[in-house]
Amino acid sequence: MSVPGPGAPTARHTDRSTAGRGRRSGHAGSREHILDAARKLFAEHGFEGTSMRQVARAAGVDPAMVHHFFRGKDELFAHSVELPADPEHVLAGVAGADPARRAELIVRTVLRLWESPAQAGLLAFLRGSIGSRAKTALLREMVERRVISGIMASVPGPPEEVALRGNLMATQVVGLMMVRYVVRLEPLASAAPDDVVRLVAPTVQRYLTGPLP
Amino acid sequence: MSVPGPGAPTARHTDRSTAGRGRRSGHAGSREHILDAARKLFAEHGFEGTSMRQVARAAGVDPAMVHHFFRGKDELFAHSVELPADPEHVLAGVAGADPARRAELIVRTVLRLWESPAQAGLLAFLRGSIGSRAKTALLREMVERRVISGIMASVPGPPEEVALRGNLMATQVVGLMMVRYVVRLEPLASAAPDDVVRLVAPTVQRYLTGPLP
DNA sequence: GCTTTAATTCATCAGCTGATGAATTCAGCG
DNA sequence: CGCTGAATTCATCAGCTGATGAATTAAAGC
Repeated sequence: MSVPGPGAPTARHTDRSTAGRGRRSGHAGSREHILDAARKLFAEHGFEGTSMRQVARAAGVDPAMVHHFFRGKDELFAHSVELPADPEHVLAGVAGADPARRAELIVRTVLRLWESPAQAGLLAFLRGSIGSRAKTALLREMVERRVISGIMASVPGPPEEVALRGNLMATQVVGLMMVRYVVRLEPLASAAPDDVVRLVAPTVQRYLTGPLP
Repeated sequence: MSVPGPGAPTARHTDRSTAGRGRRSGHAGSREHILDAARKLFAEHGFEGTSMRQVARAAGVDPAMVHHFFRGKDELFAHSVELPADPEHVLAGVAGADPARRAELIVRTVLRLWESPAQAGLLAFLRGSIGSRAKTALLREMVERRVISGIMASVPGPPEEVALRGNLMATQVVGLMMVRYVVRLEPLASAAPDDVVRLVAPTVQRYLTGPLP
């Protein structure tokens, strides 16, 4: 008891082979374990509500490892919740589509993304971004310059009107994400993707190219 | 220097009369000052991102006062960001209105509430509620039982369909709040309330009583 | 005026936070 | 083999966190 030394493992960790310090023999996936744990925790408790030590514990890893791989909490956050696929790539098919039929494609793309394994990352990103005014400003930049501008490409009309249409489209799409994936109201949260598309795509299309009341 | 005692004020506070301990002579509004500061900070940095000491500092008050007036951080949060007016009261006029014309009233009510001094409290409530999964569950309860149920009162149709209509209505209203007041996309964030009503109320009305595609 | 009650501050607690530097062990390369 | 570099742990830091209990002062009730 009085001499802990490297010979007393004291099995604290949940899973991984616990044996004093030094490099582990087999697997090298600690970095990914940390990122997975961070994504999950950030998605559940937000940025401020998650501590490095919680992440380390959830990943079965010493807290110092987190600092070894990432310079600090901010960098960890950035690497773990960065948009799992950059908007340009996800929206690649949308920008080229006929504006008159673009809405369905947009809603389909959003649903596919949120039903994918990227969901945890997206939730973490949202929770983190809405958590504080400063982070919300970054979110606005990103949404404006990398998402909406792409979606609104080649939508006809004067710039001011197109910007407004983009905002209106955003209200419907953001509202859908919030209600279905964040707040999870029923029955919409459990509705089949095709039904969701059928129900909300017309609204999106109206905002994009229909007459504005 | 060596004997601080009650005779060395050391002027730390920003504003209020600083003079050792004991009850202050004139004003008694400390509780309100604390609540105001808390509302502001919670709205800006969320629940976890705000500390009791920050609140106390912003209110020009000793940290212990916060614990004197509120049992703990949770109670402080509850008292400072509780919905500035309970939904039943705010939506009083809506539930009785003709379902066929209810949308405009809903959007008007939402806009009036968010343009009012209640905005800081609402933002704090939103930031806090979205910040973690546990708090989001409480939000869902509240929205379902105290907001949507009131709005959907006497909307005709089978229950399952009415529930779905309520969800769809929520997507548009929540999306509007998020885009206009949280993320603040332009030009929608600066648009005149009447224009906003004109633009989105038709969608809300369609979800409430129009044909579902 | 005396007593009770509320408002205010101070000093302090244990616990967690993010972070750092050193020690140890393994993998890969020569 | 020996060396280098990366992975891993330990011990520790200063600082903040929420919280408590006692001391002090003013107001309110009698």
